[in-house]
Amino acid sequence: MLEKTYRHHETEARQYAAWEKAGAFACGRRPGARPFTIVIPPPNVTGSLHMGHALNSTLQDILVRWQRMRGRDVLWQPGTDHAGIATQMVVERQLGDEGSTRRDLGRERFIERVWAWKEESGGTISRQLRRLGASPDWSRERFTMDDGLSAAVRKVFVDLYKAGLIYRDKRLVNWDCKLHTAISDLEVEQRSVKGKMWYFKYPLEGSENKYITVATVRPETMLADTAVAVHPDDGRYASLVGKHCIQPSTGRRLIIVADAYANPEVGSGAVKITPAHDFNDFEVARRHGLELINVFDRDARLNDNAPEPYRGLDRYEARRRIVAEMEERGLLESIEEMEHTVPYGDRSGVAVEPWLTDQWFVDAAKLAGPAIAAVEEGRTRFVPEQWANTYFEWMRNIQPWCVSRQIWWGHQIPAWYGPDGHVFVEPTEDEARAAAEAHYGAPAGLERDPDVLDTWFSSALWPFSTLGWPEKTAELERYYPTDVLVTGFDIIFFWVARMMMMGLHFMGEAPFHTVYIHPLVRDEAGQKMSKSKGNILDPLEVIDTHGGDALRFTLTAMAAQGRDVKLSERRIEGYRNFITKLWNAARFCEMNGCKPVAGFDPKRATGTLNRWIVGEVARTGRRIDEALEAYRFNEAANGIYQFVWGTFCDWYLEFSKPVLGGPDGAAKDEVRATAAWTLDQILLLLHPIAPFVTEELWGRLADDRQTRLIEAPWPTYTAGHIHEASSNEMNWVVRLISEIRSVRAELNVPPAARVTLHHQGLSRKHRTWLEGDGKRRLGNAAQIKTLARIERIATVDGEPPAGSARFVIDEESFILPLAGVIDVALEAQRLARQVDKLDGELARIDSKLGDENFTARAPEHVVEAQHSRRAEAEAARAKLAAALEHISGNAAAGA
RNA sequence: GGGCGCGUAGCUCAGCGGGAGAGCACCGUCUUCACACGGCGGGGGUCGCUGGUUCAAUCCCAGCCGCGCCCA
Repeated sequence: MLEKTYRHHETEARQYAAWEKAGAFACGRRPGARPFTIVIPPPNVTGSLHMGHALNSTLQDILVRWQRMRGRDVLWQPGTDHAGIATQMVVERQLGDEGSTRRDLGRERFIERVWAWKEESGGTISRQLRRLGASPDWSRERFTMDDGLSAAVRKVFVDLYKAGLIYRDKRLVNWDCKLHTAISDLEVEQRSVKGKMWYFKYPLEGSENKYITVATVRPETMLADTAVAVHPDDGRYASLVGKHCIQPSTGRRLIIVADAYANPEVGSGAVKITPAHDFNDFEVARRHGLELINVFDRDARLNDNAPEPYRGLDRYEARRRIVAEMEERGLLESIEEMEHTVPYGDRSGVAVEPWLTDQWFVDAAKLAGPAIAAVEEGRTRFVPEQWANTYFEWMRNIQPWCVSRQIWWGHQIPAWYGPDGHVFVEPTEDEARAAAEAHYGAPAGLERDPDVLDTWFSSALWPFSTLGWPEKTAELERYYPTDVLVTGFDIIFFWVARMMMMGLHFMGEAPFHTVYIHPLVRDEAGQKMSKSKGNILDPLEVIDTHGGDALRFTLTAMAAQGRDVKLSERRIEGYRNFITKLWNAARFCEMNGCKPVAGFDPKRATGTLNRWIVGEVARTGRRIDEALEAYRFNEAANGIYQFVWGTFCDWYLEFSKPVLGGPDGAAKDEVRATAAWTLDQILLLLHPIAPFVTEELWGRLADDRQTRLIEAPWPTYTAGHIHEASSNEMNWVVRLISEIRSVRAELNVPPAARVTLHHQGLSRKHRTWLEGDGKRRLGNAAQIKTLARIERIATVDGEPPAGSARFVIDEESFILPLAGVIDVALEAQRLARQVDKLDGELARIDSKLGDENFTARAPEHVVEAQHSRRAEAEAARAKLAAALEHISGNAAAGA
């Protein structure tokens, strides 16, 4: 016997353990089946589950469970990435607490320490995904630093290097001067800050008291100026082009060049050029052959290229002193308050410096070509498709990808330098030695490049490195390319783009045919959830209080395409209630002996009620399949919600009560079997979204299940499941009951009062629907009596008794004789309201039908529909108006 | 500045060429033997504004207003 309420805590833990123990998540158990593969976008190993992960994983799990039930050989590949900088920071912080540093330990012992941390704490997010009910093949869990994946990284690096697609270059990179490493453009966050624009006068060479005014937001970089640029069309400065001015603090001669980069509208129109500390200036310098002077060290302190008084100063202190110096010398013209953007490291939180260093770069533009083509040609498709624009936009303007990082945790670059600096790029040290010996004609001392690769470099290989590449494994053969990548739009650049580039280059085939971009999860006010704002809804807390199914259902129901998910506690409660509702419906079935019947064929049900619900199941099942096929997760969730609550609980189970409470017999048996079958279909169809409660009920409602629900076959329905005549009949009965309830409520009929229902001029068909045909067919009188609190149903001729209420369905009159029970004036008001409403509708229809353009041009069925609507409204209006007149007369007579 | 998207019931959001919907909230009512995390009934919207296309526009197109995000 089911308990009175569903206890998610105990159930979820138990069911999950049972699935894992049974190996239900494992791939390869259906060798003959078509594979279906999803790789998880690998979460950061330092991470813990947030709502974004919860949504992302729920959607993947829905697809995976659905396809598994449909018979596909499913591989959902789990794992984490090693998050170079983030992980190193975590361990360095620990060392700091112990009063030590990574340099104290040395590289080797530090890396051992990181591994120890990973073994102990790196599994957090995997454990948390289990709480959510996620069903990836844990036996295949991978980590980007695993041996196999590391081998893949080395091979990719070497191959790309030898193909000329990776090279070493001295370029400006985003330098994080706290973490002391280069970072990629994508790890830089542009923040809008309040700052100042300083206008300085640079004396013109060879003329007393003549100046050119330059404007800057970064005075400290003035010490590295090597030119001043003006726009070629800017008449104000035309005569100065080619002349020189003097940088006051350094005394350096700066050439004045004409370059379209200078914007006449901004500042003074003349801009100082600092090629070693600004990306735009670097390009200007390249065009004009300017000198590059670097004045910062790795901490962004002034180095020996700066004038003596400034050396060793922090960049912000240097800024203050330079402004002061310029002011003292009378060269500070003015200061303007302004807002501008400053690049910050997303990990360190400090302003990033463009800094000139030697780094390794991937020629992303070359790799992007095939990746762009794959989407253009539809071999990979974005859902919703507008995200392809974002992808194209970024891919078509892609910059060289700086992949080297000056940290220790990560894949060390497989490059060795000979004594003369010659570089040997090989998968192993032995091969590098061999290459060096071949090159020098004798063994040579080699030194390995100390840098490691960007974490995303290894994540880019994830769809094939996890399958064993570069080995030619059976898994690689079977599961690549994968089917779908499910991710948020903020990650299109990180994962999608890079996986596409690497997958196409190394596998010759795009890594997935579909990229489903899901929304971002925000709080109820639409704010991005963040710790600092304190508006975080922790998925684990939500699971604790409301259950994993409630959280999953909420996220699914709200994951409409093209809109953010604004998550509120209230909404989660609502769906928690839905889970409880289902539990109680199952409890009702159990209490009434509705157990699955072996061999029961729903298509052969004979009772109208049963035929009807079978058809409703079939419609719901199709709706869910269509929704999931189109990645419209919210429609799938709403479809099953409406069916379970609005159809099965509200109507079918209520209709079944008179039968289940009545005498035993064939009719009762069929209701029991159909109710049990329907409940089973609900469990099947709901399982991908709410796996825990459905699996629990599946096990509890029958003793002889062939399989667990997770492995049960997904239901398919045919036209044979839908019985139109029964649908029409039950829809009519539902309308009749609703109308009676509505009239009763509006007229304040006491809920407990049982009244008579009279009908007038009922067609033979409807009469049969009410009373049956006296032989084989049953009518619905029992249901109507129970659900609408009706004592007796009878026909009436002529005028109904005084004090009656009247309503109309399909042009047929029903009368509730309520003399002494109702307030006649109230009924008159109600009727008047109804008549008014119908008058409005008639007016609208008449204006349409009176329009020749409409009748001539609209399709025939549309015009026809208006005619029948009009006839119906007209008939109902006539009957209600007559009733109104009658009751008003009585009221007047009575008064 | 470029791109994408959003403005529909008090709130959160579906719908997207021919009768305005859901959940929550609200009001009334019911402790009826599955469920008060419930039942039944109800109120509430010139579908941002202005034009255009169409027999017909919440839905398609253009412009405007407001908001959000991404990229410069």
